[in-house]
Amino acid sequence: MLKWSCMSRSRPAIKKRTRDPVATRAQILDVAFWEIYRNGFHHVSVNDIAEKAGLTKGAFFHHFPTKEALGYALVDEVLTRMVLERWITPLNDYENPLEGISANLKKIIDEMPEETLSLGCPLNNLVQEMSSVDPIFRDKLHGAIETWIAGVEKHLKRAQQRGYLKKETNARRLAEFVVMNHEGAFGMIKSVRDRRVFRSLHASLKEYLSSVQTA
Amino acid sequence: MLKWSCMSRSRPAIKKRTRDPVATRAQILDVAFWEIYRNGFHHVSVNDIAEKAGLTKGAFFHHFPTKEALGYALVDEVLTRMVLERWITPLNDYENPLEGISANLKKIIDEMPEETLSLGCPLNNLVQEMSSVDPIFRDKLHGAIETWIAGVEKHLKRAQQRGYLKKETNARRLAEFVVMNHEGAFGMIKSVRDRRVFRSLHASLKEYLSSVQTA
DNA sequence: ATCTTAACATACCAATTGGTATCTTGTAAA
DNA sequence: TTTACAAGATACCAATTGGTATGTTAAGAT
Repeated sequence: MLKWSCMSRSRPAIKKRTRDPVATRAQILDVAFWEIYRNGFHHVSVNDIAEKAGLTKGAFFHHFPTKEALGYALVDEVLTRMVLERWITPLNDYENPLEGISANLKKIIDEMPEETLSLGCPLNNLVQEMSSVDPIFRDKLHGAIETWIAGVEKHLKRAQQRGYLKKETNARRLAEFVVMNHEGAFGMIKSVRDRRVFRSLHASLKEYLSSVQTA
Repeated sequence: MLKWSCMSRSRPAIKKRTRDPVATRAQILDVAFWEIYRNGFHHVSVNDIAEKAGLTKGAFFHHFPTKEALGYALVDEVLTRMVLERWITPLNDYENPLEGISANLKKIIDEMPEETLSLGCPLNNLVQEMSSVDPIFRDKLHGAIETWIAGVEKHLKRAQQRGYLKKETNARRLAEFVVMNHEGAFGMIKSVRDRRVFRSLHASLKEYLSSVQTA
């Protein structure tokens, strides 16, 4: 199973305790993440989550007042951090952020197993399913997207300072475009299910990025 | 309410008939389209659809054997045609297809009412919700996407023949990129809900298209 | 050692779901 | 005018849903 490093699934557990509310909550979020990632929010029942987390429904509702509350926590605590870890933090390793964006995307594509590939992007999935149906979900998901865009923008400005990106380029606009490309690519792969299309989209984005790069 | 011209909603009805199975079926598909567009497939019950179509559940199941069958018919009969009408056919009116792609997208964005804007793209919504959950849905949705890509590719080749697009550009790859940009933009707007972002994404795509255009 | 509280389990509930069995009735063909 | 069948209505069903009320027990504080 793919590791999303930001998830502290079943932490080392120095002492084996029969009751560990912090670990239990994390476990619920972990199970919920995968179930919802695979099947969508509505397709997953509280029973499913509780069962696969080795708990009863009563325990679940002790940690989360409603099913929606779990979804909100998932966005706030898991997805937002995941965005940072997958798409923003790695850019620090690149002297040239434009190259970093392209290389990081390629790396993710190449390393992602076939099954996970066809599941798309956890964040985008939730956006499409929940945004127009629940305003609280939308706000929180919007927050995660905004974090993503802002993070990219920050690195694009760094690129401008270091002379990799044309000064006249609107960093915010480009950041929006980059994020949209990521989500669009992951969205399309869900129906197409062909890694080549993913590479094709990556190539196009790379080409675009080099067109705004300083000669 | 926005008109999706491909939908034959409540046709002229020369003679007022109390029973008109063709119209009834179309009515069901029409209602189902909007309900599913607004709320997602799982969020809509057969009861909802039947009721809003002025029918009983029994009547619904007379026309469609299962709820899934309705969804399949929706993709095959409604969404695929919609894609052609909205994104492919209009390109015929443009001497330069590259300009057509950009102008058509802009036109759609400008004409789309605020409410509909935040609902995203009907096809993309369904892709994200159903593709990884139901293989038949995925195949049919994939078919619709493929129709879209192939349509754009055809026009891009026309652009190459007429000298608007560089000969060395891979038309298929560019078509995939264009479609992905459309779906990505509509997907992102669902959470962001800001027409400016839409215009920003459109501007970026336009810029990209002009970068592959012959001087 | 006891007490208290939170962590979890058990057992239930009303509402909703997709689906079916069975009925009435409109309508086109004969 | 009759007839045959499809179009649609009515009434029901088992399964599942999110959620609750109430029980039990582990474990840190005193």
